Amino acid sequence: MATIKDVAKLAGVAISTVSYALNDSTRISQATKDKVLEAAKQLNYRKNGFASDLKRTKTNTIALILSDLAGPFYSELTKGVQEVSMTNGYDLIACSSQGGPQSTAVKFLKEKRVDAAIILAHNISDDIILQSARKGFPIILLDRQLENDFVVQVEVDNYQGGYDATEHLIQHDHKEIAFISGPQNAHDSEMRFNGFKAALRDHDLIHHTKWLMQGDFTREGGYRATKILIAQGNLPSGVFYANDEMAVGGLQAFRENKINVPGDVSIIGFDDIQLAEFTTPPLTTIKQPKYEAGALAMHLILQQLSGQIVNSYYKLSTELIVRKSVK
Amino acid sequence: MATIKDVAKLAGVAISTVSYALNDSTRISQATKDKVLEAAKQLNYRKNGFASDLKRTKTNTIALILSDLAGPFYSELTKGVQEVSMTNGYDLIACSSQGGPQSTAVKFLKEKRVDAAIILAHNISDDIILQSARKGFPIILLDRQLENDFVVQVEVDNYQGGYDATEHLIQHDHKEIAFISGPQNAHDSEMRFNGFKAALRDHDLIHHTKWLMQGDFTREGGYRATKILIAQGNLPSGVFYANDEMAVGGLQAFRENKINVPGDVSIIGFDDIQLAEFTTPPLTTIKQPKYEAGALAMHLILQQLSGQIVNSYYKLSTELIVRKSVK
DNA sequence: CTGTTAGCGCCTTCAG
DNA sequence: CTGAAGGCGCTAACAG
Repeated sequence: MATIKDVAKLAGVAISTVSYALNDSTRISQATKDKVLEAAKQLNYRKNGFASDLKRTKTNTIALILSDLAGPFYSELTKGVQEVSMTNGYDLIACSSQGGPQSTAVKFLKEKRVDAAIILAHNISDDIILQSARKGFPIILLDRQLENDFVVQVEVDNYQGGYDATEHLIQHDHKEIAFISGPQNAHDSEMRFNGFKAALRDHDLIHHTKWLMQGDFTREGGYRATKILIAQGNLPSGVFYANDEMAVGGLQAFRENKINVPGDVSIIGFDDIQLAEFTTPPLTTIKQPKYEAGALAMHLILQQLSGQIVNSYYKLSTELIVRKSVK
Repeated sequence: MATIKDVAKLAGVAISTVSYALNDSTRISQATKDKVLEAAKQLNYRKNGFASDLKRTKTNTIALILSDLAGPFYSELTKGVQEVSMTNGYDLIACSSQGGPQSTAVKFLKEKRVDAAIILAHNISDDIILQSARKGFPIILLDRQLENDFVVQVEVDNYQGGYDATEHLIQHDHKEIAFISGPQNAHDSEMRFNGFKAALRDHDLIHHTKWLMQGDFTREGGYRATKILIAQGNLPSGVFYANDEMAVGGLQAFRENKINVPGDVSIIGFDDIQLAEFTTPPLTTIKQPKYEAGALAMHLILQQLSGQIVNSYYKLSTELIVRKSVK
């Protein structure tokens, strides 16, 4: 691999001249530039990104940390992040936190490999984040609350969303409503549950614990929880799934038991994933402003990187998407 | 930001001792290690990843280059890549080639920022790849053919897949079959088309140019192409969409025109995306072994990185998934 | 077991 | 306009 030194030698100039020429400084004559460029091409010279980052002590790249690169859920969010970073000339890399403390994500967070990070990865512990938070290294948290001077949170209003979903069910005359939760400790699931309970309370309805099922945000989890619900006999008239994936699983469970949705039971989800409009029946759900969340996160990073102070908490609102799964 | 130097000073040892201690070398006594670790913690020391990469001249990370990080298509493939890289202790980052020559992907490819790359990004030109290909930098190409000593190709058998799809239609008594292609120059679309033509020929059927529509691999593209097909009057009895996304768009177009699938027209797609089993009717399609492709790509990289020679071309076979869109 | 030292490849003052 | 030189933070001989 040719280095800047080789180019200098071939072009017959000093190393610094090559550096200036390559970075298109005005202090170099066109003739010299041409000579240098020619030599560089001839040697198939590629600059070493690290060496230059090391010198400039900044990388111009932002990390988007996801719990699983293969997860289909993030595409809208990623788009928001991607577009803003691109138009501002920042590089973006995505990495996964699969593998816990050994994961690529943690490595990038801890070692000084990027200028900032956006985190949407429940499998990274608060601890790690706290350890990595430091002056001059903006971290945006999309999926949890965490008090620290150097992290800012962008949250979807899960509480209100949960409230709205539940109220929608109530307004359609459902009085007995089950809730299928996400995994334990999932902050967003909990907030949705709180909204659920509040809506029930405000309408003088009570919540039976037998209609609270633990899921895990996966399709299988929703399927399983629903099967249990069915096995219990005495179905509720409405079910609020803490996310759409689980609702899709639930739909399948109901279908297998010849229970008609929304004829026999109404269901509502959360997220508005792409699939939601294709299920049978199409899923009524709460839409998260994912693109906006991504774009906002990226904007906040840019502001911080340019030295501005930003608030430490932002809340985005949800929207009810009415389709056909509630009667 | 504290450096190794600061740690050394605080711990009262030499710089190299700190380095050894931090990398857990056996040559350092436990007592010294403890002292160093303590000092490091106190200063909230984080090693600078670049500096160390620069020194070792390797990064231990692989880039997965996608044309769009927000694309939903890659999840299976990514999973394959991710799992293999993780179990082998390599870091994986994904980056997008959106933005062409200025994109993050191109930067990573050209500058020496990763040890190897897997490319599935039609919007990166052959040129760039050729320029980046060099000894000691394995590149795996998933989406095109390109002759070079330093790149290896992993391809799905698009020809055979196209052949199988078409033959399936023919075996169900369809004689007039339309083909909706991908974007111009898309290598995979072209191969599928070749398979299509071959199947027709082998069954003594002829292919009318009026039943060849140009799409672009997007849902909208499929929708538009189908609308045109319908507007032409005189529908074919079968349509082969070069990918599932377009088939989903086509389904919508047919529905809007009250044309029943598969009653009035049979359709088949390619890819077997997640959505395919949820459409109405569920889509018959050709499944690509995406997970396998990803895992294979990663394995090939590992082999090359450890100095082994691998073949320069691998072909993976497809599978017909029969659902309900062909009668 | 620990310290000294010479770079990795690049950028950037500071003199010519 | 060009060249010499110092150093970014870290690793790995090599000496003690």
